[in-house]
Amino acid sequence: MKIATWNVNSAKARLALITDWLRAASPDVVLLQEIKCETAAFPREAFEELGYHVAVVGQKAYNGVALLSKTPAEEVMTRLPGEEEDEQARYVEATVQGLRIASLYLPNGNPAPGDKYAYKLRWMDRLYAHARGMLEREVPFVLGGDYNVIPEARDVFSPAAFARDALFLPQTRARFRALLNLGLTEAYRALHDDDHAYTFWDYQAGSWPRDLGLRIDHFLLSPQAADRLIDCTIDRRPRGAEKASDHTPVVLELRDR
DNA sequence: ATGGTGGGTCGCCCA
Repeated sequence: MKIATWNVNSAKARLALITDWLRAASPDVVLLQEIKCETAAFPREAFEELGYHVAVVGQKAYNGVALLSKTPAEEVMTRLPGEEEDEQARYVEATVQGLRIASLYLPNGNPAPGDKYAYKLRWMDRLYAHARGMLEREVPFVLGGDYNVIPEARDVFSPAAFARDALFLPQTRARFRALLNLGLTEAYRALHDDDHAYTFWDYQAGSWPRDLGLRIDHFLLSPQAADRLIDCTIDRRPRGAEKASDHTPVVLELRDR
């Protein structure tokens, strides 16, 4: 089972790039973030034509996540529990072939400190509580998406430049570590020890040609999902395309049961 | 110290 995650920075602006990549990579499940459109405006037909079932949570202009699957997605959940007032479209989770899979778009949190950073930390606390609940029930799961978290210094081109950034602040990384310490496996880092394994490059200042990136798109696996881990790879190709997203896809491969 | 780029949407917000 091949699961891809990709922050596309607008589903509409990126539609041809996404569908071309899907035809070539052919993942069984695709987790999209920042679709930047309302649920009804999501170009679902383009994905259905490629054989995907489509679950979408959108909103006007900002955020928005989708989960595409070659087999039907069951028991679709459209929000992260724990804050009823939260209207932002950042989470969709469903069961695909017995595995609970989520597409998440964790808040950026800048500027920190401030309301946005407080929201980011609350969101991480909610994700922690939700993951812990699934672990207690022994639900096998995969949480994939744009975490807006730089886990370690080797995951950013300049740790000094990001010292006060919401993606790299100690409180942010502590919450990410707390997730791992529940017993989750961060798939890329469990298998690869390299630096420069970036998944995001800013549009500005020639970040892409200079390889000044961040590793902020991740897969976290429950123990049962980690038992099935074959590989996790970053496909840099789409970042070099014309009209690219600022993120590139990360691909997780799990053994079939 | 500032502005650099890009998307959504239509004056700015967000990243």
